[in-house]
This record gives sequence, structure tokens and C-alpha cells, in this order.
Amino acid sequence: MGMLKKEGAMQFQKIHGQLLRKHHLFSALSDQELEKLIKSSRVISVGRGEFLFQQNEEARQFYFVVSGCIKLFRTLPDGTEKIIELVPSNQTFAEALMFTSQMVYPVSSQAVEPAELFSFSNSNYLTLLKTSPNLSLILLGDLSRRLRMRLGEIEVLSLKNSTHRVVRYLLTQIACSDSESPQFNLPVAKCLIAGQLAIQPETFSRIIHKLKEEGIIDMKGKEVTVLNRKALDNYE
Amino acid sequence: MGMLKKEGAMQFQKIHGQLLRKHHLFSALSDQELEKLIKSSRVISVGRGEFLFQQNEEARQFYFVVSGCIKLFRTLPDGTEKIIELVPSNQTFAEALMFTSQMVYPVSSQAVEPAELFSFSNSNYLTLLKTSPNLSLILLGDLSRRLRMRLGEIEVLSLKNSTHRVVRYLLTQIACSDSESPQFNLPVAKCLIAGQLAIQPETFSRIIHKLKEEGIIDMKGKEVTVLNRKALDNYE
DNA sequence: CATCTCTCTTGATAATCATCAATGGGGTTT
DNA sequence: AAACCCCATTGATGATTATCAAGAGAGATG
Repeated sequence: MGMLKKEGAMQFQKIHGQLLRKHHLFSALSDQELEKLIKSSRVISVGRGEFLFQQNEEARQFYFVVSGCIKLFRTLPDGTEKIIELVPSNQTFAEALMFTSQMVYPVSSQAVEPAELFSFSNSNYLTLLKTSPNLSLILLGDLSRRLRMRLGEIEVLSLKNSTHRVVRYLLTQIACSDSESPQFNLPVAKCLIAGQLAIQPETFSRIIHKLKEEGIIDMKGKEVTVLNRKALDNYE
Repeated sequence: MGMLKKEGAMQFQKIHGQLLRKHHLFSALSDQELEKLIKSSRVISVGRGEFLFQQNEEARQFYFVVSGCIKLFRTLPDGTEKIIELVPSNQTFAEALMFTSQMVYPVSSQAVEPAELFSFSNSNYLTLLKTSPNLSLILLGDLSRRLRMRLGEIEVLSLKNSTHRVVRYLLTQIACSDSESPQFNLPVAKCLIAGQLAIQPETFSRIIHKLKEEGIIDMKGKEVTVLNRKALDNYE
């Protein structure tokens, strides 16, 4: 895990500081407050496979992904890992821990591709929060939204067969990609997607194969085309 | 769904108002504020199987369970239901929706046994929130805790075989019951627990049978005794 | 360019789990 | 007490999916 040199970091922060504005954690801050916060932040640059923190480590920082993709996962008792989330650029993670008394990371975080991040001190942000009442409300809204996202995930995991999970995944990807176009790219490697859906890569591959045979989708590499949206919606 | 008569309700609220104090949503309120809130609340009494609200209904209220047990579930595309949570007495539910713009219940709620509840208007509570800054912080903490609970659930659902899920469930039950005693009671019917773990009641029954045969636990009705804690911890 | 590595794919097999069906028990109602 | 209902259990069967193994393709590296 490498920190950039100080001068480089300053420039980097200046350039990408505007990105932060678009994020709900920072959108309600005044220019002054934001600038101060950015100055107190660190810029971190990690290569593929590097860790930012490990499960059960003490949580003093939260992160904003400028570029790359971060995998959050838990290590299960049997040693296998379960992917909880794949954090793309312009998103934060591990910030919800600020508000709990027991500040320990419940997941490990690892870069699945080279990534650049800001890291913020929890205590700095918390002091800011205490002075800004409607920032709290924004945060509350955000947390509830996340809570509901998890509900969706739990639902997906409860779907009977894995084909349903894959179909559901494809549908959410279309919904996420703007413009409702029937084409999109898988955001990460297939084996990572399989991990998120709690199925084996082999099973994922076979399901895609089946959907292709049935003429419902087409897939070349990471490029997915939905050929029969209706069939996908009403699958089974 | 039956509302009690007004005089009955007033008495009921007086008696059980103190219960609210112990809940984080209300613990930070002044006596005045709490009293006002209670006065604006409704008392609801439902019989087994009755609904409080349905998935996708507009969410104007949140609830506090005084007695009984409420099942929160989603109806999946194939018509089956997935239990998201079983809310025991002295807990609130559906309060996280207050903070989102899209106020629609993401789950249905149904009493699994006769139950009594308070219902609070979201808008009333929200106005209170805007005047009390550190109430927000408490709420933020609570929501983050819930978020982590969901992480745990997602993890359980991702465990390879269902035996692991059951074992994990038993362990969390022991952890929840104070006093680390090796004995506890199942909080609800077995088929509901099976639903939470996303397995069939038959499978649940068979797994318990297996664990009994292996001398790891004993179970009579709802009463569970852990005979070999170590074996349970290190299961496989 | 050749080699290496990693991901993806495909096949064969075994384990797991859902489903269907039937029975027994505990509690409640009439 | 009898009838009833819901829940739990047990057995048999079939479908689904994980696992093991091997090969193909793409991108990175020397």
C-alpha cells in the first residue's frame, strides 16, 4: 500500500476534490469545511490484490474511491470468502462505522484492480457532523437507502435457483446503467460476480450459456446484450 | 386490524410508555417531547395472521412492538415469501423509511401471534429530529448497527450448506440470550426460522435430527440445549 | 514471438437440497 | 371428548449445484 509523495498528493486532492462534491457525504458541506477536510485526508494508491484493511482491524478511517474498484468481503469460518460489495469509483465505504461504538471493520478490503483513494479520519468528520444538523439528515437518508439495498441482496440470495439470481443480477445491471439500453458491460470479472451471487464460477458460466442458447441474451467477453427483455423479466 | 377504544388506549400508552424510554429512538428525548409523541401515537392490536401493511404501500408510520411478534417479509416474483426479520417485543420497525425520499414499505408485515403495537407518524418524529442534533447521532449509530446485522445475514445465506446456516443460527441465539448458558428457547416456530435461513422446514428438521444424533445438541419442543459447544463452534 | 498466468469454459460425478406424500402430536374449538 | 388445524417429522425421489479435472482463450511478461 503506497502513499503518494506530499506534493503529488496535494495536486491530486485539488483535481479530484470536486468529485467529492457529488457525494452525499460531502455535498452538504460548505466550501470551507470541505477544503479543511480534504487537507486532512490522505491519498492512497494500491495495486491489484493489495489490502487497505483487514476484517476486525480497528476502524479509524473511511475511504472514497477515486479510480479502480475495491472488493469488500468477509472470511467465513471455513476459510472461503464471501464478497459483500464491489465498490466502484466515486463511492465511499466503511463510513458507517463512524457512528457505532465498536469501531472495528466487519469486512476486509482489497483492490481488484489498481486503485486510487482518499482516506478520511473518522473523528475529523464526526466533529464536523456535530455542528451541521441537516448533514445528519442527509446521512440518515443515505444509510436507510443502503439498508434497503441489503434487503434486495438478501432477497436475491434467497431466490430458489441460481438462474434466478443471475437473471436478477442482469436486470439490476440494466437498471443501473443509464439509458435503458439493452447493452452493457459487466463491471468486474465474472468470477467476482459469481461470488457476489454465492454461486460457483462454473455454475455462472453454465447459466449464461443456457440463457444464450435460449436466445435471451448474448455475451462476448464482458459485453452483454439483452435480446429478449420480456423473457428476462418473466423468467420462469 | 383493530384500534382500541380511546380511553383504553390512553391507559395503555401510560403503562407502556416507559418501555419506549429504553429504546434508542426515544431515549434521547425529553420527558415533554416523549409525552407529546406518545399522545400523537395510536395503539394497535392485531390477531395472528393480520397485516399491518403490505409491500409497496405508502409509508407514513413506523411501529413499536409492545407484545407479540411481527413478521417482515418480501413476496418474491414466484409468489413465495422470504422472511426478512422477525421483530420481537420492545423493538421498532419500518422507521428507517422516514429518511428516504421514496416512502414506500419495502416489505409486508404480518403478526405471527397476537400483538399490540404503538404506531407513530413519521412526520411528527421528523420534526422532533430537526430540533435535536444528538438524537441524529444516536440514530446514525443505530442504523449502522442494523446495516451490520444485515451483513451477518448475507453471510449466513452465503454459507455453503444449510447445516452451517443452522449451526450459525444456533450460535447467534446463544450469543443473544444473556448469561451464555447452554440452554435457550427458540423464539418462534421452527418453520419461521427455516424461512429466515432460506431452507425448507423439512431440511431444518433433518439437520436438527443429525445434530442430535451426533450428540452436539438436544432439543425438546422449543427448548434447545447445547451439549458440545466446542463441536458447534468448529462445525466442520 | 514464445511463455506464463489467469480467467473462462466444458464435462463427468457426487453431494445437497427441494418437493411430494404420509403420519403423528399438541393445542384449540365446538 | 371429538373434531380439527397447524406444526413437526420421516421417507422416497428428482432436480440442482458443488466439486474435481482438463482444456481453451486472452492478456501480460520476458
